[in-house]
Order: sequence, then structure tokens, then C-alpha cells
Amino acid sequence: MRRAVRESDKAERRQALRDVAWRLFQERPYEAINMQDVAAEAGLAKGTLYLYFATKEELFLSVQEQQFAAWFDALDAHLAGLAPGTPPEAIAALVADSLAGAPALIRLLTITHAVLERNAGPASIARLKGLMRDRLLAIGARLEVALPTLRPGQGARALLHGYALIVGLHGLAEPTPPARQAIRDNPDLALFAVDFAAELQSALAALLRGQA
Amino acid sequence: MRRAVRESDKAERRQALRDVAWRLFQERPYEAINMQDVAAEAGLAKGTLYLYFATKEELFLSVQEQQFAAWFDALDAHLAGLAPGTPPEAIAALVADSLAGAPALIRLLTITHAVLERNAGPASIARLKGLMRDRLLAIGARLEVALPTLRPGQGARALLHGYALIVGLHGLAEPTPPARQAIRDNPDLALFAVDFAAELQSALAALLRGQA
Amino acid sequence: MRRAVRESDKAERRQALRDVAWRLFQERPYEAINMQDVAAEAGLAKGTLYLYFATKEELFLSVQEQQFAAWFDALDAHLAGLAPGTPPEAIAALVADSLAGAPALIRLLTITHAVLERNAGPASIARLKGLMRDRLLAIGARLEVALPTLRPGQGARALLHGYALIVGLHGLAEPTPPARQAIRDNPDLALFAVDFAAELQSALAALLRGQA
Amino acid sequence: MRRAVRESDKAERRQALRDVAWRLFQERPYEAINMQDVAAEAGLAKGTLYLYFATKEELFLSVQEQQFAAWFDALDAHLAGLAPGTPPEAIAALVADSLAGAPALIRLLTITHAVLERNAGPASIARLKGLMRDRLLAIGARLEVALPTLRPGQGARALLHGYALIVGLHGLAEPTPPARQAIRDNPDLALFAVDFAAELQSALAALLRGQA
DNA sequence: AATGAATGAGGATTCATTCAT
DNA sequence: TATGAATGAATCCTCATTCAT
Repeated sequence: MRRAVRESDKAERRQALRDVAWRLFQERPYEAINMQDVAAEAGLAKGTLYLYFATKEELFLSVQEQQFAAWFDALDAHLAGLAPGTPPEAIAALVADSLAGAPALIRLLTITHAVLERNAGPASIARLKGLMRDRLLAIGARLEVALPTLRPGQGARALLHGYALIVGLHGLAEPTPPARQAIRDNPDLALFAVDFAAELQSALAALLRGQA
Repeated sequence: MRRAVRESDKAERRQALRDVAWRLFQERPYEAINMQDVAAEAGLAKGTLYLYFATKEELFLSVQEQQFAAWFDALDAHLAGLAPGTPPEAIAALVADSLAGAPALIRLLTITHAVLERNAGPASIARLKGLMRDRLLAIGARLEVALPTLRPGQGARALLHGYALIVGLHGLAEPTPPARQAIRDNPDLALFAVDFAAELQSALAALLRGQA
Repeated sequence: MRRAVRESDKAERRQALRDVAWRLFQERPYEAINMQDVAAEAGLAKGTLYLYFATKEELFLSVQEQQFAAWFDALDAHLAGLAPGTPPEAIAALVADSLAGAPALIRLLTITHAVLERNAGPASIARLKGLMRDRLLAIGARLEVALPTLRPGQGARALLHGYALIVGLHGLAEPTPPARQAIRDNPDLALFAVDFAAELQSALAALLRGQA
Repeated sequence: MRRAVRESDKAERRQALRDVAWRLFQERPYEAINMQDVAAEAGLAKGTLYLYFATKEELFLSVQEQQFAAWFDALDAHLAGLAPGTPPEAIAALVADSLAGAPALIRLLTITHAVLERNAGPASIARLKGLMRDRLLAIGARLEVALPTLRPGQGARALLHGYALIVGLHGLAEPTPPARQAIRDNPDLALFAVDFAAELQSALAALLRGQA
């Protein structure tokens, strides 16, 4: 491995590590990923990985930051052109669609609170939350344009509620194997056979309509 | 320990174990509770506990079933008398209030998907989900009475969305120690200093209004 | 492995584990012994070992207790028949000889303070110290018989000083490989080429003479 | 950092490093000190530190050399004026007092054999031992003047035994936290509640009396 | 039915040291 | 001479679960 001496080399290396972590996370659950693997896949020694990320949680927080930003960007682009008066349903559909293709991102969100934020430094957490804040405000503003009935500041809050909805819905929409079987075997439980995108869209639409 | 021979003795013992587990869960996080302690506090040996609950997760799923039922009962009683035309805000307030006093129950909900349903039998999961279904439908029906604009079947779905909201909001409203510090130290992040009850009420109200 | 159900079975198992630990300790340094090896050599699983000894340090504290007791017994037998008026040199020689054949025991003593007593429960430490106290007092009494000039109570204290001497002398008498080489290569350092038994005898004799 | 080109610059730098190491050692245990900190506190990079000291152990061996020399000097000054016929008790008191104010030095002595001499070059060890030899002989000679009954050469040997005593007594006089608790909780163990200075003085006096 | 002895998987992290720059 | 990026060894203990008694 060439030594990363310049600041830009180091940034590259951090990026490479994030990429590896993200790739592994798409393949397997968080607990099944160990730091040894991440380092090895990046062609580095374990100790070196720790030069770039202080803990496993910080690494994945950083991954989240990046993936989240990418998703926000995409969403932002979609929302950019919305004319005032766009129906809430259309907006909800946009959001739901943009998430439909990113199941791993949602999985990452669901471990943020219970796992990542337990063993990361306040600085890293603040960084991620700062990013989220900026984006929520920006996209919230777009929402307020599209839905003129939304009062100023309500856009970001609606998004925060949407965020909670996404996380909570994931647990219903992605049942564990035994839960899946339970649902399959009991027709009565059809209520819980939730289609993530559809349900999210419906709930989000309601949220937006109600918020307005 | 007297042998639990009759079916009723066994049921009592199961109940005693649930009670112990619930008490411990109110005192400490799930990971900090071990089966040894549960058994010992109930005056039983570890192996005996396993005669009553096949896994730690099944035990807590059973605890959840019970606590959930109790909470549903209380909520049901509150909603029972609602006249048609009750404003969604009032209903949201009722729900939020009924949860405000039960933080442990919410904590239990948040580990259902990520933890409990990973190592429990489909039968136990089906039991819990069956209970939920019944209650969701019953309370959903009450909602439909109170909010006549709600179409048939929409009540239960609104509740399902509310459930997701509760779970997701918990992660925002109960920051981990480093997250708490991050929020405290960065005034910019005030957006994330969420008051659970207030935020839930607001979001639920929007959901109900929008759903209708 | 047969289950150790009766108390006597368990005592046997504890003993077997102590035996294994002691054997390994005679072969290699403390740091080179791991709990996995101890368990495996005793035909048990690692976890089972922890049912019998809470930490590695407790295990070796228990080993020390036993080996120490054995050494004390041997010494006691030697000292038992000493007539009043035995010269201090003879007594010192007895002690030095009894230790000469037990280099591992001395090595064990030297890690007691720096290692074992750092991660063991007060109860285990108290047990060992209690044993030592009893023996020091008993043998101290014998010393007082053999050396009538010793005032009551001085016997045990002399032994305590002797204990310190033993531990301290070990560091000089058993040089590490590089220290050995340094001494070998520099004739000037002959002063530090210490013969443990001889030096201990000489110092102990002086101590006893001076104490009297 | 200015480059240390001249020999005197390098000596200064070595000294600065020793000073930092000694300061840190007075604050915390050896294991809690890392080379990174030593270098940083001296305003150097880690790698630079290794230009001056080949290993962590060599660094602390060098620290010991210096501190030891200082202590010897002080002791030597105290002993210089002793008239023939000084009682052994007075000499022992001098030694014990001179050590009483230097607990870190004793701590450093106790890790010499078990730690420092395990990973240092024979040359460094020889240097330290050479220093010790010179001082032991010099002070030994003074002892022989003060205690005329001491045969030639016995002075240095008595000091060597004293050295062993100091190291061994330290383990008894500075119990670890659990050992301290064990002693506190069991009145029977009062025998082990040793006051370092007092016990050392008493034992040293006996040693000197007996050696004479 | 009750017991409790036995099992064994599972992994992040530190830090002395090296060596390319 | 100075730097600091890279390396990689090294390991104790917990606890859910099983199963012989």
C-alpha cells in the first residue's frame, strides 16, 4: 500500500474504506461485518483502519452520512421542479419511490439510534445531524413551496415525522424470517403484510395532507 | 420450589416469570438482563425457565403481549366514549398521553423487530401479531366512529402508521448519551431535541387529519 | 466429561484445574498461558473453567495458595525438631534449601502483587493472606523457640522480611536473557551474578542474627 | 522542531525525553504510558523518539539510571559524614527516609526485572548495572567505615540485600485495591498492613546488625 | 418437573515498532 | 534528522442454550 501522505490521499483512503463498508453492509447485516474484513477488503491492516475511523460505529456513521447525502440529493432534484399546488400524494410518491431502491439505506437508518449512536463521538454524531438538519431545512422549504398550505417551518417538521415513519415502517415491512413465516401461515395477519413503498406513500401522503 | 403439575400452576409460573422480566426491563436495558437473573429472581433455576419459555426473545415477546394488551385496554377505555366528530387532535392527545407514562413499553416495541422477532418461533410471533391485529381492528373501529370521515378499514391502517411513528420517533426523542451531548453542544441541532409526547401528538394528529 | 454434581466432584475438578495451571506455569511464563489452554488440558471447555475460577488471576491465586501451603508444610516439618539455640545460619540454610527446589513457586510469588492481586476478588486474596498469616505465625513461633533471643512476635515479622527478601532477590538471581548476557559480558558486573540459594541464606542469616 | 545536529543537542533531547517519561511515570503506571504521549509531550513525533531510545523499556531504563543516580547521590551525601561506630539503626533510618519521599522510584525498581530488562539491550542493562555497581561499592565502603565490624566487601553485599528488601517490601506495603480491601475487612490480616518506611527501617537495621 | 453443570461462539481495540518519505 | 502512516499480534470473558441427572 502506498502511504497516504497528502491530505487528499487520506481523504481518498477514508472514502475507499467507506465504500468497502457500504458494500459489505449491502451484502450482510451489520453484526456480521467485522473490522478485520473491512480492512482486508480495502487492502489495509486492521490497525490502519483505526487510523481513519475510531470505532466501527464511527465508520458506519460516516457511511450513513454519505449515503444519506446522496439520497437527499436525488430527492432534492426530484422535488426541485415541483410547482406550487402539487398534490401531497405526488410528493409522497416521489419520496417513497426514491427509497424503494435503497433498502440498505433504510436498514442503516434503523440501527442509527440503537447501535451507531451508542459508540461514536459526539462530534461525529453532530456532523451527521448537522447534515441532516441542513437537508431537512432545504427540502422542507421545497415542500413549503409545493404545498403552499404548509406554514413556514412545517416542512422540516413534516420531514422529521416522515423520517420516523420510514424507520418504524421498516420493522413492519421487512419481517424477520420467523415473522415472515408467521404472517404467511396465518391469513388473519394479512394486515401486517405491508408493502413498504405503498404503505409509506400512503402514510406520508396522509401526514402531508394533515400537516397542511 | 413446588412442582407445577396442574395447568394452572404452570400458567402462574409463566406469569411470575413475565412479571420478573418486565420488572427487570424497566430497570435496565434488554442486553443487561440475563436469563440467569430472571430465573433467580423468580426463585427458579435457569433450566426451569427454559421449560416455560424457549428463548429469551420468546420470554420478552410474551411480556410485550401482556403489556401491549394492557396498554390497548387502557386506550380502548379512553376511546370508548368518544362521540362522532371528535377532533383528531383530541384523539392524538389521548394516544400520546397514554404512552407518555409507559416509556419502557416503547423501548420494548423498538426491539421487537431488530431483536425479539429474530429468535422467536413463528407461533409466538403469530400470537402477538394476532393480538395486535384484534386490537388494531377494534380500536380502528372506534376511530372510525369518532372520525366519521375515515373510510371503513382506514382506522386500523391509521393505527398501524401510528405504530410506526411511535417506534421511529423514539429513536429521535431518546438520544443516546453522545447524541444528547451533540445536540446540547450544537444549538443548530435544536431541531432534533424532540419531546416525545408533544411530537407524537402533533404527528398523529396530522396523520389522522390526513387520513380522513 | 462426567458432570460434577456432588460437592466432592467439584472440589476434584477445581483441583484438576489447579494442577493443570501449575504444570503449565512450570513450563512457561504466566503471560504465555491462556485460559483456553488450561481448560483444554483439563478436558473442559473454556466456559466451564470459568464456573470454577472467576478470572485467570483467581485461578493462579488458588494455585499459589496450594503450593505455598505445601512449601510451608515442608518447611514446618524441617523446623519442627529444632532445639533452642540452633544457630541462625542453620535455619537460614533450611529455608534457602527448601526454596532452592521450587523456582516456579518463587516466580509465582513475584507476580502476586503486580498481577494476581490486581484482578482477583478481595475474598480470594483474603483467603490466601489468611493462610499465609496462619503459617507465618506458626513458623514464627517455631523460630522463637529455636532462637530464644527473638522476642515474642518477632518470629513472624522476621519471616515477613524474609518473604520480601525472597521476592526481591529473585529479580537479581534470575536475570532475564539480556541481563544475563550483560553480566556475562562485563566482568565488572560479577557482583550481580547472584546465586539465589547462597545469597538468600546469607541475607536471611543476617536478618535473623540482627533481629535477635 | 530544530534538528539536533551536534552531539550536545542530541544529549539535550535525550534528557528532555527522559524528563517527560519520568514526569508521566510519576502520574500514572507504566502500562498507562504510551510512546505516543511521551513523544508528543516532548514536542516530537513518535518516530523521532525511537531515534533516541530503541524501545520503551530502554527509555525507562535510562530514566531509572538517572533517578537512581540522584538518589544515590543524596544518600551518599547523608552517609558521608558518618563517624565510625554509628549505630545500624541510624543508618537504616537514613536509607528508609531517603526512600520515603521517592515512591515512584521504588515503583520503577519493581518493574526493572519483570518488565524493563525483558526488552532492552544488554548494553543498556550493563550501563545501568555498572552504575549501580559503582555506587554500591562506594556506599558500601562508607558503610564499612560507619560500621567497622563489617568486613571488607560486606558493605556492598549488605546494600544488595537491602535492595532486594526494598523491592520485595513494596509489594506488601502498597497493596492493590482489592488487596487493600481484603486487609481492611479482615482484622486478622493486620499483619499485612505494612508501613513501608517503618518496616524497611526495621528490616534494614536487622540486616546491618546481623551482617556485622 | 426441576436442576445446574457444561458448552463454545464471538471481536473490537491498543500500541510498540518499523520504515517510506 | 524528522515525520507519521502502516502494521498486526494478542485474548479474556459472557451468557444463551442444552442436557445429564
